Amino acid sequence: MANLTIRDIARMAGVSTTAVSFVLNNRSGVSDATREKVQRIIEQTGFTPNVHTRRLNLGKSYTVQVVLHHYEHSLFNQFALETLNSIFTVCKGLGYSVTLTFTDGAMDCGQIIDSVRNKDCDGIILNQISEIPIITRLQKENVPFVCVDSHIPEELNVPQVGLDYFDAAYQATAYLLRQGHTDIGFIGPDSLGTYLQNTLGGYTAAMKDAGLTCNPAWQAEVAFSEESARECIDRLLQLPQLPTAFLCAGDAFSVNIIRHAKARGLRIPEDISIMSLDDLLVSQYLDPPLSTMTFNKEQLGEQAMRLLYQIIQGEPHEQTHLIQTCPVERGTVKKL
Amino acid sequence: MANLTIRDIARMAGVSTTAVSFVLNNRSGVSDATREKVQRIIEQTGFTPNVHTRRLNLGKSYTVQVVLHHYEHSLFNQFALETLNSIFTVCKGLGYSVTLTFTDGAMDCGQIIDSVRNKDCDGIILNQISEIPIITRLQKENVPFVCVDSHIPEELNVPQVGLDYFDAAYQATAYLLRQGHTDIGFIGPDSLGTYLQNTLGGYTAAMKDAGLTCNPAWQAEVAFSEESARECIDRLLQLPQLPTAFLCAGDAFSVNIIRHAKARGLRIPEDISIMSLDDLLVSQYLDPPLSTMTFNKEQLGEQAMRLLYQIIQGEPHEQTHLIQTCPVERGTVKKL
DNA sequence: ATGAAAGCGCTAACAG
DNA sequence: CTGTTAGCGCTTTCAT
Repeated sequence: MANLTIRDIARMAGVSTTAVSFVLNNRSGVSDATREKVQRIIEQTGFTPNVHTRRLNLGKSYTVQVVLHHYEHSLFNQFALETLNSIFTVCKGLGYSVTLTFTDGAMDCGQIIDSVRNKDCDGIILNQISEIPIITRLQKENVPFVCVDSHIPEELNVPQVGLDYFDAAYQATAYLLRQGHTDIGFIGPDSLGTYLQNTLGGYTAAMKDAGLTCNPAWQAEVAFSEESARECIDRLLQLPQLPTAFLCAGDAFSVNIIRHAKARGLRIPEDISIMSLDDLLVSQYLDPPLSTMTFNKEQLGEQAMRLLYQIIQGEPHEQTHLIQTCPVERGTVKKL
Repeated sequence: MANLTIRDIARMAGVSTTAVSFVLNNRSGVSDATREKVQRIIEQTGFTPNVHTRRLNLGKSYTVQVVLHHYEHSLFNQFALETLNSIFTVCKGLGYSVTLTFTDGAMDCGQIIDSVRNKDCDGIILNQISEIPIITRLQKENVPFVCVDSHIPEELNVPQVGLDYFDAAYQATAYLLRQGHTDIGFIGPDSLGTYLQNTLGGYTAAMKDAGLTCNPAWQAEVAFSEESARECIDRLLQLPQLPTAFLCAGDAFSVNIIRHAKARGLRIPEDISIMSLDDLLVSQYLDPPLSTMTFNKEQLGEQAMRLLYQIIQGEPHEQTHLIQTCPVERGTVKKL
């Protein structure tokens, strides 16, 4: 079972390597008799052509590299596995392989560019990576890439797929309104400008469309930490009056907000309702289970890979792909 | 910025391709003057050697393939991301790449064998894949592979790394005993023989060592489903007497068990204590947060990759690597 | 220390 | 339809 080559097969079948190559690549130009003869030998020997040779000849790797932002606390890369899985599924259909890379955020952009230059991959998918300098550098270097869940401003004209957070926030607010809430606060991120802008924008628009005004005292911006959630709750509790509900811009915030609200004696949803966005895996296991905006998790990776493929092929494509969300009613919103 | 080759660099530096190759591979046999000249050109041009050529010449891909079992419900692949990340970290140090593949369990073993044959990868890491026929086939075909978290019987003499479930169950039971519990039940899996055997074995041994007997009526075997958890709880509730605590063989079971116990009016830990194994991501977000056996999540991938590397290099190695766990006290065990 | 040249295994242009 | 042959870009042997 030494390593067979196309020459061995050719010799065994009594034909030229060209014939074998044509059979392997399912191309015309070989008589049926020859084709069958070759096929039989291939099956018998279990021969598989060396992939590196093929990639070298064709000048393509048929590989995409996925770069995952690795968070210390894995609550924040909940979609990563689903995204990887759907990227893989699309790749499989396209004859591509998936290679994986992690970064802590301070990523080495040069390595990515190199891996495209030296043909290690044909394109890149960046998951949850929001460093604008990196993105613009890749853009300048003409590297085929797509951003997923990255909150890049649309003006930068970067190929990206992500949730439609404006619409999600609008819908979530509308849901709270339908449940009879009119005093609605907003808890959003203290960073990621685009994310805040979209979610706050959707919330504000929904309130306005309902003829309601937003109370600035009921708006808070928090970090991805328990500490920050605790401070937020304590600050809110000092207000003369609380809203009946909060729209929370992400489940990763809600998890901590709810935990600390409960710790401070607030009952959810009796004292305060929470409507959220994202539908992380943990959300359904909270007590009460979190009402939030969910979406088809397969879409992130699927659309990203399809988009990247269009870019690699030089086909026309839309730069921004927004995925739609819809509310799941669980246990954190009380009907008034 | 057309694609440069080693010849271009050689020409620009006025030397042979051999010299460039030696410089690239940091080998002796080149004068300092030549070396510096070449290095300067490489830096100026940003040249990176084509990886496929190198892999073709050397007959190695410097790549490992990770096969992930994709569960419909992602609660069950909680360690996957951590494992991938630590595999990546080790690979990076070794100069290896990581490619990713998913399977629904009914996996195509032929493809894996092919990918080793056609040099697409030098070895395989199987994550949470327990199909014995597949494993033994790979063994026969002499494919370099390692199983992670797979519950393969040790007798099969398969290279694997996983948690020391016997010890984990023993320690968990010992912890319950220290908290004053003596009436302790056991909830384990209804499949995966080795897993049941180990966890039940550890529990039984700990009870025995404490001079206690196990009540068979307090032992239940459940599937990974809510339905199964509900049935289990309802069955237990019909007993004349419940134990004061249960050892649960995995957090994935505990999540559902606790949810349905609460739904049936059991207070945790007041009415019943739960001690578990695994420490999934969700476990800390349950209410009450789950007391369980935790471990260093980086070890699974790290040890798996190190083991695979030894196998690829033909170095001597241990077949079975067991990772130790330790208890985390959270909120589901009451001190009696 | 240096360079010419022979591969690595396959694809594809070309001539028959 | 078939086989010969020249690459793909790099490593490495072997003279020099």
